[in-house]
Amino acid sequence: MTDDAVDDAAPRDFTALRALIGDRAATLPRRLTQVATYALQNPDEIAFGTAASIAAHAGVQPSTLVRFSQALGYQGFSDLQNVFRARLRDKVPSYEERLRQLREHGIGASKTGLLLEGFAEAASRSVSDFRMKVDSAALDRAVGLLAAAETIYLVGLRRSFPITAYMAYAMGKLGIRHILVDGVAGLGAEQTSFISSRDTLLAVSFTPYSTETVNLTTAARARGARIVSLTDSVFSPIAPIADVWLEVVEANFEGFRAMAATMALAMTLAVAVAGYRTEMP
Amino acid sequence: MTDDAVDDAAPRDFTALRALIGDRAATLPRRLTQVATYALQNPDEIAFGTAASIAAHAGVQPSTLVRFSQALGYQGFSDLQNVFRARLRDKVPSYEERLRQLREHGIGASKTGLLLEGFAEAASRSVSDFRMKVDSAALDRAVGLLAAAETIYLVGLRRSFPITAYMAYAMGKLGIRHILVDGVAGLGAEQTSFISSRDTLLAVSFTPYSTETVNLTTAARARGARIVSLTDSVFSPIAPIADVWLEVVEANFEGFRAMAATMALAMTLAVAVAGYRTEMP
DNA sequence: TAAATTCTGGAATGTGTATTCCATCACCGG
DNA sequence: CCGGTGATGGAATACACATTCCAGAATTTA
Repeated sequence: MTDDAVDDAAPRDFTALRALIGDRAATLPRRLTQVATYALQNPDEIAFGTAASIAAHAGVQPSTLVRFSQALGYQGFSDLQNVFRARLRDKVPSYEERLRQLREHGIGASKTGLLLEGFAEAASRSVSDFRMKVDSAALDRAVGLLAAAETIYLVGLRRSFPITAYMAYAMGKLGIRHILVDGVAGLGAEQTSFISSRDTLLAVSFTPYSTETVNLTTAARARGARIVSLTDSVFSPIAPIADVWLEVVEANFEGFRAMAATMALAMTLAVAVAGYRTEMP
Repeated sequence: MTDDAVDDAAPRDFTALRALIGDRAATLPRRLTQVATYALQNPDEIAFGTAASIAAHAGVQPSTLVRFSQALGYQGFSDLQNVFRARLRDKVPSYEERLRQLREHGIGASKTGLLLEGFAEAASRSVSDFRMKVDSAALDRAVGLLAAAETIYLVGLRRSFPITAYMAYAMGKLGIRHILVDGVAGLGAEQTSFISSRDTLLAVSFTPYSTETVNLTTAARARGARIVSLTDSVFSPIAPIADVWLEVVEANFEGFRAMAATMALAMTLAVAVAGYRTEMP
């Protein structure tokens, strides 16, 4: 490494940086202390502003910001700013980042443990995001359609299959008539061929959308069935053809998307349908 | 000239922008649709990335981003970017803050909303509990046994089936040889009948433990296979007969147990095995 | 099939930006 | 009171960036 003179401190996560600023603030020169105070009190400003605008607000020169950043071990102001920005992002730190942090702080943990941390983090974020963003009106309508169905057809392949498989289990326990379209032996089309206008099909699909799911859904719609879709964006092919569609965006880690939010939604739908039916038979 | 009645829309808030993108996406040219999709799925990236980096991630040219912004009525990319930034500015001070707000307000409007709250809460609790209590030494040993296997047999029925189904999907993507014992047509015993001492069987089972899973596991052990168990207590019948067993206790709500922690563990195992194998072939 | 229009990739451009540099200033010890 | 050391302001600079432009490709229309 050519420039190993500077790689001493420079925390990459906001919490550590805040602690560092707190420590060093007392021993820093006057203007730098001023910047330190301002930074801790207006972190968003640092994240969004330009060096010039921040400097003006804090009553210092832009060059002071650079000096401040360098005093803390960063390469420049932009480097420090990235830490403030990362704080506002939802991105789950990647495995590599975790590994690097681990080396810096020297705390012992297994590599598998790091992976678990990542997936756990992705799961909790997905769930809490979903809680906030969920369209409860659409959710109610979905429950209505499912509850009104004579038979509920559950369609989900590949990554979505665990979801429908779980719903089949739950619905079995709850006494809700359903058919799990599992595509075993390529018989998906046969399994849905008797769907009627009295039934509802629940389609679950995420990018890249399996064409089989789309085909089955389109066919069911043509036969007059109601459609409820669980998917991840407006652009999903199963969104426009649904009577109701629910958006679930799962956080991902190492190329695998969490399923926690979708699972919670699946459980909710199953139990809600059962509840709806016992209330108004 | 035909469309200058609408093209000065240029929403200043994210929700409106989101809706606009959803509407227009269908009629937009190919590359612009690509950008639209990426933008809605990675809003944070748009907020903080540079035109060049975003373009690279989305697989387009920087100029396409500008065109996209202008097609939506913005002056340029920076103009559009400000909307994405504003979203982070006011809506979410910090991730922790959001969680707090969530606990206070919730979505509690409808009954279904309450159910969702319950399941979401159960999922979060399960994940964070598991994160703290996990036995990382056992986790590492489990990965070792699975990685050493010639073929991994995945056994899980009823409630546990979604877990093994997901692992089968993940392992397929990761190129790990496996057999999903799904018990279709009651052929579970046949599916595991060729298991050998070079293989590892991953058994997943929770109370009430399915006898079929226990039987299959015992039989596999008799044939000399290694056993890794995922289960919920020391008293589980698949704990004592396993070489390594991992405890996962899921919170429950309305009589249904969350699956979030087990799912995260399943993903971890799959990815860890793949990583282990590439590191030390 | 031909012409027209729209779309796309990639290089050129010019502006806004962080950063560097240096002269000046304040503080401190001799 | 006087050098010396480090801090500071402000201009100069170099850089990164969004944006523009144009030629060629891929559409659509006649």
